[in-house]
Amino acid sequence: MPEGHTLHRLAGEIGATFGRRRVRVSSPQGRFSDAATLLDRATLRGAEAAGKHLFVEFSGQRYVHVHLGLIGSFVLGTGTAPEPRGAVRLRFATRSSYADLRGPTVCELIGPGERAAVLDRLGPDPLREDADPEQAWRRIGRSRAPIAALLMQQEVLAGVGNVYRAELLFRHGIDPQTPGCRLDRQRWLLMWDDLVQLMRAGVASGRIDTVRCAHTPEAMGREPRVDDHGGEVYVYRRAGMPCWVCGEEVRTEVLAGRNLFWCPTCQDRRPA
DNA sequence: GGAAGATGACAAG
DNA sequence: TTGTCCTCTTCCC
Repeated sequence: MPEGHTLHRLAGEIGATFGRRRVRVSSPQGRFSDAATLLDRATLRGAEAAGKHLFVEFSGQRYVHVHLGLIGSFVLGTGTAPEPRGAVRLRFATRSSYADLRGPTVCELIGPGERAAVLDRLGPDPLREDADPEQAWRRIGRSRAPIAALLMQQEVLAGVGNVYRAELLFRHGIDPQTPGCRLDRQRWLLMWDDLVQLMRAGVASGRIDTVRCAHTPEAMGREPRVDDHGGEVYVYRRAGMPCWVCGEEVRTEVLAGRNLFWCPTCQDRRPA
């Protein structure tokens, strides 16, 4: 289940596995059949991620635009592709590798103009070299919305999802309800740097791990715990359990339709 | 076997 | 804010 690190990792894997090769493209499930027919046996040029969006480029400036949504997955395998299991929306295959896409909210064939339009509406992505944290700050620093909501808005900041937002706020001791405009710019820049490191580690390991990737004082000297997701986290989905740092019970609340997790004692950083 | 939930995003009201 | 879509896994009966 994907936040931005998943998509960047996927882009790397798809590029390394299929890049500059002629690829069989199909849609066993059927919902992408017309486009798959157009792309079949074309050369896959490369793959790129922006926030939670993935663009797989084929010859002729054709792009497959994928968004995994909440439940989508794109899984690579080696060897001859097996009989498709379940609803495989899109399959790439060569003689030695294959990749199956299931459950995306977006899987469409687009051109360069549509790709540019997607990129234009996204905020800076901490995983992209060209990203500018000041661009996000211009939105955050002017908004009265809670910082926990702003971090999830892809036009403010691209690639952060529910896990990174919860963990980032914890690591910086910030009350999730703090309005964006009450945050100070220096703190935002520290948060950005932290995100860059956390998300790069996520790309490298394929999971979100905010405890082992520890470089804030709060994280020192604590026993890491392996989370259900395979990563180690401070507050995400730990409602009712003791905070690793202070022992207070981790709280949860629905904010903007999503479960938020935080420690009320550690996260008391309030506007001055 | 069925319901609920899950790292997302959009439209409608 | 609510409903909807996407698919799979986990939990409970």
